[in-house]
Amino acid sequence: MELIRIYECLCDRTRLRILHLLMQTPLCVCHFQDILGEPQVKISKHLAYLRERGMVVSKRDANWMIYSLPSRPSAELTANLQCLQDCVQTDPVFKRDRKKLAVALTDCGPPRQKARLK
Amino acid sequence: MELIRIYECLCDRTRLRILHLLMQTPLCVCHFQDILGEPQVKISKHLAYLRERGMVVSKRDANWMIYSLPSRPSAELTANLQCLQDCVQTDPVFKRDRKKLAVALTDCGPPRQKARLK
DNA sequence: GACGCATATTCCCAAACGAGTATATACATT
DNA sequence: AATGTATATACTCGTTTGGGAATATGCGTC
Repeated sequence: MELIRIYECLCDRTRLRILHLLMQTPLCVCHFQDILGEPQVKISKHLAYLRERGMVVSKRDANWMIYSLPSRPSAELTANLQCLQDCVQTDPVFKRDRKKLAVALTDCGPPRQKARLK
Repeated sequence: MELIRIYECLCDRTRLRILHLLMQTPLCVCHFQDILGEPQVKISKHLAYLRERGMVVSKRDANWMIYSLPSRPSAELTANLQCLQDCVQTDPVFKRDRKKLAVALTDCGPPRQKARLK
């Protein structure tokens, strides 16, 4: 049952925050570090966890690894991401993450440009 | 974040099946044993897990413990149960569980009566 | 080819999980 | 009070999880 694997991905705060951000735009690891304020190893390991379960995909761009949601997600994944989206709208932590993401994007343009300009 | 606790409850096959059945009607432990075909201790422990997290409530009726979904579920719980419902409609295991539940109910009337008549 | 940056992986630990076996509790009947 | 039935809890075990520290890898630049 693939559903179980989806729920496993959803039962950690850090992973929820990652997925929530990815629903807006693809991002690289350093963006997650900045926005979530968590150490690199933690972000990286949670991304690996999500990747192994097909919840995210990654592609390399020079030094950066760009993570995004799968281009053709299963019906179950789509449904659950939508549900997550609905549930998280008013939560302060997720609101803050959205805010920070918006700032990061307007500050420096598209994700990888921002990283490069640092 | 209460959401995490919900997802924790959803990331086990047995618990998913239990919740799926409870979406139709309150049930006692022996019904879960019969329908899921799992040992008593396993059912009982998963029910305890769900109870501790407020995903189900229980009340005693003589020898039987009747489990049901909370009468006033949070918005998050409602949304996720609905999503679960949508996701498992076509799955053979869940279909079979529904079938077995229907049989159990028509065979012997309401849950606790069935147990009593055994 | 040496260095710097971004990211991944390895090793380690403590805690939680899922399952089974055995035992305890609660209630009803006699 | 003794017994039977339904359910819960304790104990144990192997596995997974989440986190941190240290190290490795991949890529670009000089």
